Amino acid sequence: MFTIATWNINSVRLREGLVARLLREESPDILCLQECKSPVEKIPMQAFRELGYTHIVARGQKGYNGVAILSRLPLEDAGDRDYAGLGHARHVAARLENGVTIHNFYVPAGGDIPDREQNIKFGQKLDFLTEMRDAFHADNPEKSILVGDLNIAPREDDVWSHKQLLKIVSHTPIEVEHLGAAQDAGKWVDITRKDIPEGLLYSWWSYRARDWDAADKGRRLDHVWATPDIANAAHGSRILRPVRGWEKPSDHVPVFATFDL
DNA sequence: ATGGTAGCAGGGCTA
Repeated sequence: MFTIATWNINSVRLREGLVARLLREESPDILCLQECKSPVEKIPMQAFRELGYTHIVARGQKGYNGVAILSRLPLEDAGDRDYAGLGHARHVAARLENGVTIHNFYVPAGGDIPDREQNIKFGQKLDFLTEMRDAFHADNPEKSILVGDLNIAPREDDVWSHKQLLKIVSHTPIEVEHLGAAQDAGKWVDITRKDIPEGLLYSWWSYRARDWDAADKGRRLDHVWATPDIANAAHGSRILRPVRGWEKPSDHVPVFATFDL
């Protein structure tokens, strides 16, 4: 049995202390980070190693993007892919000794205007998702877990107002359609919603709100998926809302799941 | 309708 968590940390160097706190207080076996905003060699690995997370697989670049997998369980680097040819550090994979593959994704946010003619970044986001679809269609993933900041809240109850967000990037029908196509191509099961099928569920609250907690205008952008052969081993999903209230927080909170494997 | 905050880098870009 192991517990896996995903967290967009918005700078792993600035928030090294918050990562250490989560590792100490919740002790996931595996923690997948996004938006590390650091070259791999500048990730504060020693601090994480001292807490028992001695197996680290990461991809990074200066200032933007960046993904890392910190693990107490042995794992090997299983490569990365430059989806949509952006040259960004937005994906890395690792394999556990039991044969389970972990994919850690940071899907592009996509800018503000939901139109690829007016906004190149929106087109790149759709292209990234289309290449995910094609890759999963070709690979037929098995014994795999996919986590990360997918930057899309697909369901009506994944946002504070479905109606008010229909034209807001992260919840537009075309994005939801593209994400669904990628999910279907890999037969991925949404583990968080398998465990918590009903009700509002958010993993992100904007920094721009005066009072994020009172306004509660959240979105579920961070996801844990698994292939059908291991999906029934998953349970105990949690979204750690209180982490948004920690000092100098990320705008995202960790999402957890446990697998009996 | 607009602007609101944050990180990196040390000006604007990205979110």
